[in-house]
Amino acid sequence: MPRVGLDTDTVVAAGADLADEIGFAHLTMARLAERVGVRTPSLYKHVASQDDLVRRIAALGMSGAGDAIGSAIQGRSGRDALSAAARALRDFVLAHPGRYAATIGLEPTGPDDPLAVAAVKGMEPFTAVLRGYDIAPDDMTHALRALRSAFHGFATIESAGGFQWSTGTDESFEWLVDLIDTGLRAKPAG
Amino acid sequence: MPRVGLDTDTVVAAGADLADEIGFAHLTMARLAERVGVRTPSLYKHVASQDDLVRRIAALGMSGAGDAIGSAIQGRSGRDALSAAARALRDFVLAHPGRYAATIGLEPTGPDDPLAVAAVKGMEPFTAVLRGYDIAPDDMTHALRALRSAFHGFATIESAGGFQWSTGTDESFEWLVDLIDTGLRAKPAG
DNA sequence: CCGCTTGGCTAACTCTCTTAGCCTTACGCT
DNA sequence: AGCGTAAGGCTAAGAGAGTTAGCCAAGCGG
Repeated sequence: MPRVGLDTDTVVAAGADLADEIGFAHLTMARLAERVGVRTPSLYKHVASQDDLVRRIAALGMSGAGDAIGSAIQGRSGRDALSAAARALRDFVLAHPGRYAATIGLEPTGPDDPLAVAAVKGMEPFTAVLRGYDIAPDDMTHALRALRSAFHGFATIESAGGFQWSTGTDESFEWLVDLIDTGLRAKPAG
Repeated sequence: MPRVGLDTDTVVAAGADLADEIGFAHLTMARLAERVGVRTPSLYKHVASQDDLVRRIAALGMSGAGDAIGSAIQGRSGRDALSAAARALRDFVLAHPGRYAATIGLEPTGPDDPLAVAAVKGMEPFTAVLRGYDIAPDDMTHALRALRSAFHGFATIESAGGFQWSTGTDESFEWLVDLIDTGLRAKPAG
């Protein structure tokens, strides 16, 4: 009986892939075990619990989204960068719905929680985008939260099929980007 | 052995309350049964399944949010109405996190799904808010989706404890409202 | 070649959702 | 008042999820 030879990273990556394929809600320890070619209890040699697994998948989702956004804004600035960043987040969520769904509804256990760290790093590229606008330093946190709220909100609602007539979502997305861009420019910088 | 005398509405309402108290993730048929003073299987005389229960709770969340927003904007218009509506949604989500969490991640089964109907009706007040701005008719859908995305995003992230330094969220919220208001005014109405 | 760590396995327990089938309460109707 | 029936409880039972305990073999270091 040859060993499969798993390790934590392999298991978590497989879990993330599986969640993307079948939907986060249908991700189960048994299905993941089957996927990686192992019996269910063997997974516990690599992850502490299902909750642990989910948090690791969520961290993967956060850093993946961050990487996608980061490379999308390379060489761009201003409205261009904003649009590219938002589009990158949206595309990532649509391409990896399971990974991203794992991030929703998880309370960080503390500021040094790896998930919290990944979340901060993942949203970092938005800070770079904001430097292309005239934002008062004291307002940076607010602006960052605003961007995150708007684009996270849009992506998750769309990903869950929550827009009633799912026609024209591309156009709606562009409209949202334009709204934010316009607002960031017109807002008095104090 | 006197009957408890439940009906569907009572069970669903109790489920919504319970979810608000202990968190949506911890809502279970057994706990709900205990709460209403009945054995678990008896619940199935009133709801078809746990999924059915959740959808009904979600509908309650949607219409509750809609009512809260609707009455908040009474007699207001323009920026005032926008701010009141956004605040009402945020307050509702913070006061009823379980109810609202139930609405996330549920695919509508069709356009006549009671949940979908409740969702449309719940977001209707935002349409009234938008009439206070100069929006082209063709852009109404986009604007509605933008508002929903931004405020839903903010409220859910905040409710899940997702803002890193949870200080100054009030201020961040006002900043977001102001950003949207500014954008809606400055955006060319075509 | 020995021994220890690593990574599998089976068995077993708990808890959750759900169905089936029974029984009695309470109400409507004569 | 008394009967019939639907509604609303109950127990029993089963499938499937997560998890723990304890065993055993593979594969590496000395």
